[in-house]
Amino acid sequence: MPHLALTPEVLVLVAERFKALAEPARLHILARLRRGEMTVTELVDQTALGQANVSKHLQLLHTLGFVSRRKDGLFVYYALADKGVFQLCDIMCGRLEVEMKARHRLLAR
Amino acid sequence: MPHLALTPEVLVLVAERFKALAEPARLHILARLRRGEMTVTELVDQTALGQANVSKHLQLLHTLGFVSRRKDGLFVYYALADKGVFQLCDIMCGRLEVEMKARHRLLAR
DNA sequence: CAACCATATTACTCTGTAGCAATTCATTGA
DNA sequence: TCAATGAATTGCTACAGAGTAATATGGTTG
Repeated sequence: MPHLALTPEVLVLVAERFKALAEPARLHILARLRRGEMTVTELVDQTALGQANVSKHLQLLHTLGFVSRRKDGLFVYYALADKGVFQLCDIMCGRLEVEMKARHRLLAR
Repeated sequence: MPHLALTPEVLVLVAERFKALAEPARLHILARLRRGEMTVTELVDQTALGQANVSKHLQLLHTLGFVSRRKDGLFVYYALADKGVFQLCDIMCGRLEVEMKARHRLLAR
């Protein structure tokens, strides 16, 4: 049971946060950050996304509290803000796995 | 750590599922269903969304395994598919609460 | 200072989808 | 069989946001 009243405004805010995870590109970025903090350029290399694109995604993820940033000279290091970030991803992956196994069982008959 | 390989295809599937929760209207519907199963019309009344709209949202939620359907005569009853559905919502609400409290602390100084 | 580098921002196009009105489909009862 | 009712579908408009190229910003080094 949520402590938060589910007013229309709150629903919008919650949806906004789910929306941040609702993009393959951003999930990709988060998955990479799971290995440790990284600069923008490193993420660009590893994800094959454009630099402007990665930067924009990181802005959004940072604004919504999913990643932290640390500036060091020319570089900006991004990292996962907390464990809860991939808790969410893991739960969703788990659901997908269950789905796929069920689908597989059906096809196997 | 996920058991599932995070291929681009899998990322798309996971993102697709997050996207289902990334809409205030669908969150509203899920919140209502938390109280128990409901017909489409009941949901239309309680959410002030159009019938076609609710129907479409329910189709999507059903396809992705978030809600179950049970047909009885003229009526179709929808319900939450499992506990995991609002586990996700609760975690996200929790994050939002933390954010808001932090923001509040800053403003209070 | 000037040249250079990493990151952020801007302006733009294009795709996807929420919402709605109208229609169709399915089931029940007269 | 024919209305009546609940739900699903279709066709449409409008808007949000992902991607990209070009440019701006801020910091570093010679």
